[in-house]
Amino acid sequence: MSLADLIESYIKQQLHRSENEAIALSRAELAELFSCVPSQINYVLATRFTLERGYLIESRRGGGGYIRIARVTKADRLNMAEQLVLEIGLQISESEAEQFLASFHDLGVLTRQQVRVIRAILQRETAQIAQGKATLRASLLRGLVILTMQCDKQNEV
Amino acid sequence: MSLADLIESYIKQQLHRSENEAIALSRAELAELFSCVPSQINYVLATRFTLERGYLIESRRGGGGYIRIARVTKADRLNMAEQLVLEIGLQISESEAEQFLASFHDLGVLTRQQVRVIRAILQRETAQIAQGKATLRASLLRGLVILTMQCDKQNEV
DNA sequence: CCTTTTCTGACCATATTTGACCTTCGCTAT
DNA sequence: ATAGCGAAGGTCAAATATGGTCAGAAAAGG
Repeated sequence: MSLADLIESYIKQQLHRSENEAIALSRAELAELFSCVPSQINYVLATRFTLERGYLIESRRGGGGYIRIARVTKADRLNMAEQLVLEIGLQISESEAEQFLASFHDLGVLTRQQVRVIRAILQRETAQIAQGKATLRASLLRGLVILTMQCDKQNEV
Repeated sequence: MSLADLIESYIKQQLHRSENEAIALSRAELAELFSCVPSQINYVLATRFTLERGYLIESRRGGGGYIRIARVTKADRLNMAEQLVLEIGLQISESEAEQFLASFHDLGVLTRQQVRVIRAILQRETAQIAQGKATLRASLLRGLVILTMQCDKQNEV
């Protein structure tokens, strides 16, 4: 069992114990507790407490800084995904589209495979036209994401 | 929880308690109460009680000085935004335009995304012409801001 | 071996706190 | 009127306290 695993279980234990859906802890103290460098904590959070796995991390730097870990439900994540969809503007660049896709994947609403499919469609379609690529890309992305989410919802039931 | 957080909650509590949309307090007394330097109060006001967050700060120096904190409604902020629009002159420089955009964002009438879009349009359009950039910039800015606010109003309902 | 995961450390970014110095206002003595 | 004084509040930059990032070393797995 690696250090990362130990830290992971410690945090999960704290979460269970608190019965509070969320806990706040200090990166420096945790690192101290496990005698490791602070960035090890970031590693654990990045690999084990992702949105996809149902955790939400918030943090603040500076005096009185903290790291807050909260459980989020599937419903929460769907809501966040809906918000994200609304934030796709009228036009977006290829790299912005990538960012959105990554976010949807992080939220666990798109699988890697679904991301690949959508990316391919985006590329094929925008290659067809000379002008208005950014606009088309935005519309397509919105549509494809929504459609995929709908399909998934069907299949769940 | 940092000192700043404590002071923030104290002030919010006072605001709630008064049920009066506004309270007046003395910087020195507050600082005394929390055993901190007076400028700490300014810090809290500057970071937590911004227009964007719905607060308006007024103050007076000298004998009998005070700091007044008021809640402002969305409607209030829209009014202020309208005033701001009127203050865009016949011509403005790029940096002035930036300031206006920042103010509109502070007022919460333009999202970061909307600011980016408007900035991009401003740049693209003024790059097209040789003369009269400042005039075009002023007209465009006015138009774009008004249009965006209109759109938002539609979507709200 | 080669790949993937875990760890570490150097360097970075940001939030808070404090203190020295500045500006504004009201009042009073001239 | 007004110069001067004391009583507010304002600004800004430095010191301090956290957390974040990233590249490469080390370890584990296959």
